[in-house]
Amino acid sequence: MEGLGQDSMFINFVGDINVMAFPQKHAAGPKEQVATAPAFARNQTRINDSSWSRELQDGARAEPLGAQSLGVGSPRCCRSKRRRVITGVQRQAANVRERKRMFSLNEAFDELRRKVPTFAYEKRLSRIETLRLAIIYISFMTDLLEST
DNA sequence: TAGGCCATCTGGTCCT
DNA sequence: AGGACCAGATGGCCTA
Repeated sequence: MEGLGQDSMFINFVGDINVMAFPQKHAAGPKEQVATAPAFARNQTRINDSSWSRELQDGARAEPLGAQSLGVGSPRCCRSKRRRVITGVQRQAANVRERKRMFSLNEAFDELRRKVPTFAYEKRLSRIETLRLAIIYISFMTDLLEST
């Protein structure tokens, strides 16, 4: 049967990608370091730092938006020095939004982990491992489709 | 103890 | 103006 052949191919594939380069890490499952919030406490003092919302440095002036149309990833040296002054309340609100954003990102990673075949280890894949494994898996399935 | 991974904060930039 | 996105910095936790 062709299905059997594909099954064995799949098993070999999963075996290969698991053997590839995944050391036995995270054997204890996802770690729980939420709620410790040391960084939060550490940085709280900066909210009230007088230099936190300081004016432009070295006399640098804000430029029109059109003059700063530099793509993401362009050298930091060439970017404008436009500084956006926000209050401590706004900073904390931005931090909350960022935490939520990262939380949803991690949810997406968890969902991707469930889609990617792994059975050789029970360890939790790291984010970079999940991405690389997904790339390999998609390539494998694409090749499989094209060969049938 | 070093290195990997991660959570969080932060400031810059983009976009609405 | 403000939210979303991004990348750098920092420090904690865990494993080899």
